[in-house]
Amino acid sequence: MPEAPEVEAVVRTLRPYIQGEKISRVHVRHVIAVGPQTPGGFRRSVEGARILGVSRHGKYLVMRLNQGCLVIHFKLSGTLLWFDRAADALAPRIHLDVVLETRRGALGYFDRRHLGRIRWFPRADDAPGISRLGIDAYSPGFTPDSLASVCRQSRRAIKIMLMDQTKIAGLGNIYANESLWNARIDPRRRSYRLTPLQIRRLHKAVVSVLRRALECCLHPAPDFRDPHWWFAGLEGMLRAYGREGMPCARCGTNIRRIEQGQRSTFFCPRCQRPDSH
DNA sequence: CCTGCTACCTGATGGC
DNA sequence: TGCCATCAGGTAGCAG
Repeated sequence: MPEAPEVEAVVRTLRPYIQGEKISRVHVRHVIAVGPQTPGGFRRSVEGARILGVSRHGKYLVMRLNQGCLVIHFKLSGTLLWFDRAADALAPRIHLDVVLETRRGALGYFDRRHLGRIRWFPRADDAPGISRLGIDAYSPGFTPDSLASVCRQSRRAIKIMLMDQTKIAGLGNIYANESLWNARIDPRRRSYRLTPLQIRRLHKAVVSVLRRALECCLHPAPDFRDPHWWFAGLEGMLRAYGREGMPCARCGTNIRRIEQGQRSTFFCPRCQRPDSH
């Protein structure tokens, strides 16, 4: 569940299922999901703990326990499922990587690609990545000034910088592309070369794109009871991502795809130019 | 410190 | 049909 809007929607939807509940039993069905911690160590840390709160740090989901923290990173394909009866989560035909039982039911974690992780740490900041996160794109601290500050520090292409979680936390490939399209900025532009006007436009675009994305992710909200649930309807708001060869919604020029940092970048070669505004 | 690159996994898709 | 290449919403860890 890739970027911050998706994780935020999962956090909000998950809270009523598990907040305040005690994790009575833990089942690790696939060792890689908790790696490099061992299943035994994971189980000993988590079993019997009470979930005090659920929050999001960048793209990390954090469950604060009465003892330590459960930290989930979904990477590209991790997901959560809910079972009203724990026995259903443990049925042989259900492929889950980790199952957390509570009095009310069972929470299942699954990642078919096994890039994601669900791990226990004494504190959230002990999870690699979390302590180094930059300012969260959803936080009030994300302002035109803070964006200007991180832009000044980097000579990399602005698209790459936007995806750097140590600079700004929460944006991934989709919403970095969309933000730059909205702000009419060339993704290859070096960060420190953005003008104050471009910075203001980019800040506004990021805030707007993330707000709309969260709305999409919450309507409808994730249905953890549906084993095949996934975010739907996001495509409707996309103007650049995945639209190679399709006309730009502003000017009709075909959207182009290039490679930056081994990832695809989509942009309009006509309206996303340094001198186009 | 900054930057770029690769490894980590699995499945879907398209060309031949 | 089978096989191969390419692509996928991400990050950790390493080298320069």
